[in-house]
Amino acid sequence: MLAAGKSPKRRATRLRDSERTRERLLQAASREIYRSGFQSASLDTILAVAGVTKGALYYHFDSKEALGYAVVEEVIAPDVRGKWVRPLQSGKDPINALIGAVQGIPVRPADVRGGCQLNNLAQEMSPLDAGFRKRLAIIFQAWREAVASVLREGQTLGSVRRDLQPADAAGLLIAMVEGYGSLAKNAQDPKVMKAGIRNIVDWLRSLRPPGNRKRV
Amino acid sequence: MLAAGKSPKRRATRLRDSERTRERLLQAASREIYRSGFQSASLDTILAVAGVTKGALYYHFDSKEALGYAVVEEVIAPDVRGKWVRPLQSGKDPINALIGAVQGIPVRPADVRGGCQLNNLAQEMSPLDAGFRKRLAIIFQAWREAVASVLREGQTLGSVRRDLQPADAAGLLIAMVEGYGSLAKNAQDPKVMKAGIRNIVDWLRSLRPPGNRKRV
DNA sequence: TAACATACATACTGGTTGGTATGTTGGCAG
DNA sequence: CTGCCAACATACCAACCAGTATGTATGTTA
Repeated sequence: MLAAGKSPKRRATRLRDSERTRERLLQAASREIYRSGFQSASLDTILAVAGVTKGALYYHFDSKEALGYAVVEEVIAPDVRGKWVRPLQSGKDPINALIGAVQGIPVRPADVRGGCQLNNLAQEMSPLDAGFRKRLAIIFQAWREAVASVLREGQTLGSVRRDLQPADAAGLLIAMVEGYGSLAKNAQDPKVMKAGIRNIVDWLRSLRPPGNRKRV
Repeated sequence: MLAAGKSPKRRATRLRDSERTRERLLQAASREIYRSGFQSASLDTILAVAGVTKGALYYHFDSKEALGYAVVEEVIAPDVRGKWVRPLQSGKDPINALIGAVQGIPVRPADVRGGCQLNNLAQEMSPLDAGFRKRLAIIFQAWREAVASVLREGQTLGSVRRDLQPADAAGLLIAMVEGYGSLAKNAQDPKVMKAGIRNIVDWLRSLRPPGNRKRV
């Protein structure tokens, strides 16, 4: 029916322009949601930041809600995957991989003051909107599963204590990360986050088997 | 100068009426802020819930902001004091007192779904408004100091390990509580919070000195 | 009882919100 | 050259927002 590759150059150019507009909207929305929350993020402000008009927005998205969902799926989810899922699948020593991920948490003032995108949105919208909650829960689930998975792997390799439930420990790690993120955001102070990271790393080290404290 | 007790009955009645209106406004505002956040909480909705009119609101408070500050100081702060500061000063075994406080965290579906008032507001407003941040930071500070204080006391009594920094451990405890609260709120599932409480309690038990696992 | 203050109630305003209806442009197939 | 459609741009809208201006009932004071 459809001849593939028919006049592909021009069409490709047009499509790329359109998708760049969409991408700019996503980035601007992400930034504004990060700054003031989803409900308080104004569409007009998002449009001004993105440098596009309302017509373009409503051509690409059905509603503010749909724009928000797209931010979750196309900005936040890949970010978490890049920082917490893929790095843990790199075959390194599990505990070291986890320590690396924790130490990779950004601690610049701007990051600390703004908090965690995922947590921010979940805190605000999970009780209010099932669409957000479902999409955000998927991300949390993937995060937790990635941590639990690498801990299980470590248990079979002998570099992680066997007397611990990987799923429980993964939940605790995430709770610590988000909890310290909250404290640091409230204090508006990177030192709080840095101290938290040290505590989490200490805890991670305690997950090694007793006779195996120094494995690279 | 001022004759005290002059026609006290009538004046007292008037005053009590007025303060009851103020109290109803605070409670309604607290509830609406809890439901939708400070920025998205509508004054008209708060007034409808409180059953008072705009004139009464602006007689008692200068602005929405002032109303929010009053909620922090007169609703949230006493709540935290009642749950985390006073119970820890009761002279019980420190670790047991902390375990009691953690197990006292409400896990009814409505509480879990709504999250922690203090954390909710801090997450939303700390980066946006210094007035909120200052008032909320005072509460966090008192909470942390109460926990650290009881841990120090336990160290001198010998019921808490000496190789731990009370301030650090207090921060970690609060991070865990808030972190699990966030996870449970996002999952909208009391089971997550219950599992978190178990993990926190286990961690608290590990703070006893090695030969002192069962005291009281 | 007259003057006055407290504690509201009512009606309104200018600005902002998400959303829509309609107009315009540029490439491209026929 | 013509018609057509994707990809916007512009102008507008009702609803809602925090805040205000003004009216009023109920005591208290002199």
